Amino acid sequence: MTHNLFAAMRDRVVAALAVIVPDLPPEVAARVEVTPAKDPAHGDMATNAAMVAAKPAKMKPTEIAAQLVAALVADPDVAEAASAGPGFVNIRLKPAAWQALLPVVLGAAEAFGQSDVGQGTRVNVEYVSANPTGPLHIGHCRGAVVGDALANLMTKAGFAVTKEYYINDAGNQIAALSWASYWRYLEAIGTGLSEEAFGREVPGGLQYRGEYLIPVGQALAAAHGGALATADKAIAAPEVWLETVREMALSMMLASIREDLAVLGVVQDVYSSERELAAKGATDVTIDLLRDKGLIYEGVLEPPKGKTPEDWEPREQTLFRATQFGDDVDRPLRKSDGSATYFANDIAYHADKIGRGSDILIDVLGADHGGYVKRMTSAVKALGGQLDVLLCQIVHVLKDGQPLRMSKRAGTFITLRDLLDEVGPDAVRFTMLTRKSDAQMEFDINQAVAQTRENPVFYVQYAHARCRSVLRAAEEMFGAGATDGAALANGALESLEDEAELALMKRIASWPRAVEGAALAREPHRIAFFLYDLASDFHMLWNRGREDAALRFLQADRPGESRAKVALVAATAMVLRSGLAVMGVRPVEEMR
RNA sequence: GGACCCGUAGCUCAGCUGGAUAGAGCGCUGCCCUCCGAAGGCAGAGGUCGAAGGUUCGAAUCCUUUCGGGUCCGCCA
Repeated sequence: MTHNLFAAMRDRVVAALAVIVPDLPPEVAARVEVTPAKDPAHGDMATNAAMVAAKPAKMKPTEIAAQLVAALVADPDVAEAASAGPGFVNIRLKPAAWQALLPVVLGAAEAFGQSDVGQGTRVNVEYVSANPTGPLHIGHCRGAVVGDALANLMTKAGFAVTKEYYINDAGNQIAALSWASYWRYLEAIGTGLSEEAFGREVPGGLQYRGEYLIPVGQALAAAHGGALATADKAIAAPEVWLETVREMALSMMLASIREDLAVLGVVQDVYSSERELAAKGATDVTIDLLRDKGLIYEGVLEPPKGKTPEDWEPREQTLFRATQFGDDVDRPLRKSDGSATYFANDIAYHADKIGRGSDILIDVLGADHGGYVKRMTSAVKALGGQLDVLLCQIVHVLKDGQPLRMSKRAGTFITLRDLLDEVGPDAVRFTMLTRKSDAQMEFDINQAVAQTRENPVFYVQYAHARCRSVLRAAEEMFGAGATDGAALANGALESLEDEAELALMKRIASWPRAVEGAALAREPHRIAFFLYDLASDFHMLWNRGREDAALRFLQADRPGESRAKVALVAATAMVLRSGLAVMGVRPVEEMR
């Protein structure tokens, strides 16, 4: 018994088709699909096989369909098959075929829905990768959730997934962080210097004025006393303090980021440091590698069209032939002073990921990195790898109907922690996954905490809680062990034949299909919608029991029927749980 | 000037890689608790899928053009 009834039926359809059209090309057979019927009136499943095969077979679709129907009605699982429309074949399974899935679900438990479409392909999903210069904010949150769920999803679909975070701990912004932290240090040891006076001494001016660096200054003061300043507590030469301050600031920022992520339920496998990579000379090695492929040249770029910067002047730089791989212009790898660009370092980083053994690289980035996608995919292609980029569009946060605007400069941005404190990690994660990632979304705080159907988090959790409630009641009514998977799996199930019960079983049966489809499309949000539909089927059945006593899950005088219904409830709870697990949302046992 | 993303019910959004009569929630109109949690369910109204061409047995989905909204655009990371 397979876990995926749709895949099983597809195999049978293809086999039948091969008899009807003996020399069917494999690429045509590959296009055959068996999908859930959109309209239950059509049946349970539909296949496009006849239409796909018509042209190569030089037959009419309806003719092939008629022969397919003849072959399929002989299948013991098939109740009826019929040709329809331009050449669809609709299939209705016997209730027994759906019922037989329940023992499989209960036996497989969380493993139900797992797939091997990934074939162990090694995938590296990189997400969050926020600069360690301050706390995570709303903008990072969506990428964190989407990346994490995608990684879980692909794992379930049979990919070998590594979750990774790239730490941008080199470059100008870290110098700026160090200066800002140094200011908080001077503040902590008590100096007469004003912020303005200090700012004048900082190359490029003082940035990162947020209060979150105060603890860094205090920690430095506690660890080093006045040793990082001059005798009169003024600014010392950078050689005296820069490295010490930088290390403290970086480690504290990173620790706080990881702490926030942990609250969100995100724990990554690998944290890669840009600085460590640069220290190994990885960038030079990578540039040489590209040069050997003839993809590097010294040249001068055209000024950007539209708005030309005032101080534009043509300069010769080391350029990568990104245009050969679909990018719009060639991209600089070295600045005119010979130092490496961020892009060059990032290529080296992606080369490193490939070198560590990844067949597919996936970067989950924010919408503001849109302009970066082509050049990076080009570079990875040049290195012989594959990079897919998921761009997460902007999230607008609403509270009480009003947009919460964030201003980084004023230090009034909404931190991830603020959001988590307000709505909790489960609602944050679920809600962030209720939109496809390349569409902008509104995050309505009031809706995310609402205890009504308009809140999908609640609705799905409620379905699970109701399942658990029934299972608890079943143990009370029929004794401990009444809800054991093995006991349920061995019972008779043919009493499950009401439309609402069948609808629920069919939804459960399509879970493996949903996992595969979502994983291959890299669309974790589909899991949220699947669970919503599953919850809806369950709530419907629950309410049917109010009108029709025969549909109540627990009936003391009918233990056999009750056991079958409990098996269905247990299977529903199981799929809800494993779907929530993919999303990183904890199921609840009861609502309160 | 260019690149990328999005235009689907009054509002917020799905639409399973091209399939049949385009779906859900909110809002609106009516129903359903002596009964496993009504924090739920059922029914109704509401659409030229931004627009125009094209591709084919078949388009919300793919291509071209166009109009709106968003993001971004030399050696910043």
